[in-house]
Amino acid sequence: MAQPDTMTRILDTAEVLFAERGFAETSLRHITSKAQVNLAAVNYHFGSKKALIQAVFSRYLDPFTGRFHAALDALEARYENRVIPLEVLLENMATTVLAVPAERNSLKVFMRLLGLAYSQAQGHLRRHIQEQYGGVFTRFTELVRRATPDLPDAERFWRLHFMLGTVIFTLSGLDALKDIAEQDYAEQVTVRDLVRRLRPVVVAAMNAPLPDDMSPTQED
Amino acid sequence: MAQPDTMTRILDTAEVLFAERGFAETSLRHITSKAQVNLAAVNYHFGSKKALIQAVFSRYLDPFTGRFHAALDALEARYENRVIPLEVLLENMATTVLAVPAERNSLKVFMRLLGLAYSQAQGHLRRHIQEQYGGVFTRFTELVRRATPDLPDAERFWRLHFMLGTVIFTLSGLDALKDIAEQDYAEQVTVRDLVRRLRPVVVAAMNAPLPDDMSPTQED
DNA sequence: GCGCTCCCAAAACGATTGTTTAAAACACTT
DNA sequence: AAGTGTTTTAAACAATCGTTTTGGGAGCGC
Repeated sequence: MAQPDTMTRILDTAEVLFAERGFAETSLRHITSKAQVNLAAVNYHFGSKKALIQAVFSRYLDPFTGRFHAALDALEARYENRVIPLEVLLENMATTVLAVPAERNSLKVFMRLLGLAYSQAQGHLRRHIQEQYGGVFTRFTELVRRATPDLPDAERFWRLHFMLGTVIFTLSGLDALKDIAEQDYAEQVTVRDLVRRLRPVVVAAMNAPLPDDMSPTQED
Repeated sequence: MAQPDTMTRILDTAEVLFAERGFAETSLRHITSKAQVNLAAVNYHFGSKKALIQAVFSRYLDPFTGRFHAALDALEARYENRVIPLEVLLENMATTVLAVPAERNSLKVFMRLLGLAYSQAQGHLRRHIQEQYGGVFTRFTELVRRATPDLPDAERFWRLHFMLGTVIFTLSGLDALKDIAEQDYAEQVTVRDLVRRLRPVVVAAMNAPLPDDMSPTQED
């Protein structure tokens, strides 16, 4: 079995280590030694550590945006000008997210990286992601807007981010949560199992009644 | 105006920098220079950087657990042996969380630190938090269990963590989200406003219908 | 005075970090 | 087979990291 490309070996190793330990906590020496390439290979092929981080993300997000745009195209074609139901939109997004890393069986890594992109400051990363992949998200949220016409714009904005937090937080902290869950409930937890559990929760959250008017923190 | 204690100055500065940049990305030199104390002061007063991190968390979590236990005591006394409704439990938790950092007006920092505790690997931190403050959470979840008797144990466990993700993600990324929200909707966003929006969402999520059976997609 | 404890300050320590250099090895065309 | 451009290698670089050492001074009891 022939060894993969040097760049590929670096990317494969880097994404795993980044997902496990974060960016700053993962040294180039750790990556290169585990990938069995020379230390200088990272700077030679990618230019810098920052560029390597962005390359790791691009390898996930480029196929994702492609597939997601295609999926939304197909949906809009199927529904013509009718409103696409919220459940269908969410289902399609979930399917697309799940499809991307299926090739390398690394959904956990993908989610963990997304979580890191939010939690670790890394200004350059957030900028890179926003500029590169913001378009498909605004397209998605516009479709969600038409699917939930009764929701005020601000309310929908916040609820979408609530749910984004739910998904990213859960799937990115998966290992820690898995440990607790399997320790408490002696139950094997798979990612697909979690996605199944997430669906009704997200739908119910988006369709929740509007909040009451502000009230001083009342007991009772 | 008298300067605060050296230890207090270190803690005040460290918690802000940790929240902004993460643990590994924040050097002791950055902390000590901004706090206007000597570099060696951290190792002298706290012993190590790890211990400083834990001290930052303890300063938030110790008052929190105290108040939360007290609040649950009061609730159990008021409701005697009757079941405490889910809304009341959530409302009490929110109130307690909001009360802790009110003294320093640093809810954002508190939430961001909680998010980091989950996302950054930092094995020692998770262990420390689990061992030190796990008790009050198991007490809370037991009350939630009685408030949601129809929910399977595993389902409730996951939904609680879903909602934890919602809250921590939203409130810890608050600054970035606020910018987007106020830019798109020209609306002033306050923490209390967000908590008001969160309540119906969280309640609806916890009361969502149970998920369907696993669909026959392939496994990992 | 002395001894003792506590706190602070400057400097140095050894280790590790990302990056660069310069030469060797390779692949491929002519 | 020679030459050319690309890739790999080992070594060194400068910077930064957490930590330790050393010594000095402030306060207090005796």
